[in-house]
Amino acid sequence: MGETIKDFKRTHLCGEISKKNKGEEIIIMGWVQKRRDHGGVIFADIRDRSGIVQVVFNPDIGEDSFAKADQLRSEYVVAIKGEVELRPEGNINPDIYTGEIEIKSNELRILDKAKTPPIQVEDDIDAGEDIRLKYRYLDLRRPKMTKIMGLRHKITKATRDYLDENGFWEIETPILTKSTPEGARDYLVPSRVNPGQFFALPQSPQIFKQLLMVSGMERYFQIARCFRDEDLRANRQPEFTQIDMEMSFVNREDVFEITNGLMEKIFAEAEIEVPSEIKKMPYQEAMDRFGTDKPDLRFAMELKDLSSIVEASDFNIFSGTVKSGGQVKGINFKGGADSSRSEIDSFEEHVKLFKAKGLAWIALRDDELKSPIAKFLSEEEIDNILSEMEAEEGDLLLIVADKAPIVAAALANLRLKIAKDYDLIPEEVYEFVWIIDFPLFEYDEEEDCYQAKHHPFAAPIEADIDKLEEDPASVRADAYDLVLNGEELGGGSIRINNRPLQEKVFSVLSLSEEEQQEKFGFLLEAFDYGTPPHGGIAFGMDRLMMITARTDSIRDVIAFPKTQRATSPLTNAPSNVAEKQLKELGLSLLS
RNA sequence: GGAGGUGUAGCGUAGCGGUUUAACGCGCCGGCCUGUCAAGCCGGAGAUCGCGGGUUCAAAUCCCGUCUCCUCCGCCA
Repeated sequence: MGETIKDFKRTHLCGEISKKNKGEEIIIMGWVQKRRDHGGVIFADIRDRSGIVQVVFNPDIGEDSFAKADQLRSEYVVAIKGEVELRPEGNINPDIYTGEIEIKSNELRILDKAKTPPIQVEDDIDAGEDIRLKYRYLDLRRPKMTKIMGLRHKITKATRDYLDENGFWEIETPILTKSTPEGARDYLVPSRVNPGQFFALPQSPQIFKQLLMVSGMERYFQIARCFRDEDLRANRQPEFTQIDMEMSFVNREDVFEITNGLMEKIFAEAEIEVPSEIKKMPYQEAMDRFGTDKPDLRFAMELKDLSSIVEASDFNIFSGTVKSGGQVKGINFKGGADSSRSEIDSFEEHVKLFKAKGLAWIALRDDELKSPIAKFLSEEEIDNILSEMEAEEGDLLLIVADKAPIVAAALANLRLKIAKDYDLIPEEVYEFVWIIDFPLFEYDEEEDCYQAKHHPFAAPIEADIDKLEEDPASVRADAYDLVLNGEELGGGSIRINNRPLQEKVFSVLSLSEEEQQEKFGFLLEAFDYGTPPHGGIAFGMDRLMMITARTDSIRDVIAFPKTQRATSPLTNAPSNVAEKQLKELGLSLLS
């Protein structure tokens, strides 16, 4: 049993004490980071969430507290009373904020003892993620992690403050809601009161925020938890947080303006500057130049289209691909000509991950042209390729011929791999870009039908509305994504705000009238009662956090994340439930 | 669903068929030490080498299976 606080009241936070407090008698409370016992004098570093301060125990200052300090061990919880003093000459520690002072302790209370922790509470330790997650409460004590949680709070608060100042109301929407078969797999919750029926956890508050616009709330936001039962990735968790917002009586530019300001506030918390007007790039341009709708603009290595140069070539792999409607494109790995055969093989392996059949290459080395495909190409074709790709001595050209989506995916990902592997990405550079004019629909070859690229409520761009019926593929949506350094921060659109247009879009999506009624009848009905023009956007809070915290793992920015198998090593969720619980719900297990 | 990687004292790693009684660093325990802050010095405890099976005179080491965690593909309107 530890001692109680009794009459002690914490007066200072460890990390905030400085020489300004010299001579003050203070009380701190926190955890023992480290004890250094020198026999006649004992030092202890005391940590709270604000930082670390050194305490000195010495029989000359306090006999009792010196004797007690002998018992101190790592992670004991203590309250310490003492006087702030400047450290003796030559004993200043410049590595910590409180390094100029120390606390001479005349009273020590051990509030709780601690077992030796399974992972050390230090920034530099490199414990495996499984053990970190099992003992997450210890992992979170590490200053690095504590700091990220603090940053997350500040960013959440900055968001609330900014949106409040701009007339947004924070409104909660249901967690238990209706399953819709579109999009991701739903997490289902059985209804006890209605046996055999299920709620779904929201994949996003999309429909509710639109209903709030119909309700006249005009400006809504929510720091909303969303759930998608899909496989995890380094930047994907099954439950995640969105900064979700929606505005009435606005166009796209209004959304951009509000968002720009929000991003400035958020990134200011991490000392990252956001341009006062974020540039825009049409979707098609992003696909042409970078092969992806979330281009990383921190480095060049753009995709160049060689299709017209090689369409009549004797090299069948190229010309044949073009003739059958495909593309031949390449990227120029500047200075990559001295890549080894095995490096080039690894590039080829990489593009094959994205279904490319192969990777052609041309190296300009020692004033010579090295390439397994050169002998199939005419001199003119080669010259044209070199000039189109702005090739110089020392460059390595990497070329893929395939269907357009495969070429795009293969080269976009190869471009990223090379940039990462060869350190071509500058540190602390932040390239924001709006991707605009997305196609409204995407053709799904497997299902032989159109799917909404964004979601079925995105409005078509006005000029394209006429083409909805005869040429859906060419219709652009008034949708937009905000992209930073190759990461999609968020996306949104101006929504459809009238029933006939919404029904027309549903019909392009091959939703029968019955299906429309069954799935979205309540929304269509709502639209009948006077719906303002509206639009909005949602940001992935966890991805914003990854960037501002400068980490590669989403698990680092969530207090209690899930493993790749969507489990929690801390709580052992998910788990079996009692037969009685299943019975109440009218459920039985298949196996 | 698929591909790859990983697992050895509390933690991080080394060892990759036999002189290994499994090594090293951190941590832990005891002792000494009045100015350390990666304290130091001396001593000590702690590991059925993820689990199961196989090959072999001999397995942490090779093979097969299985599980964990991680990265990626599919999936994520």
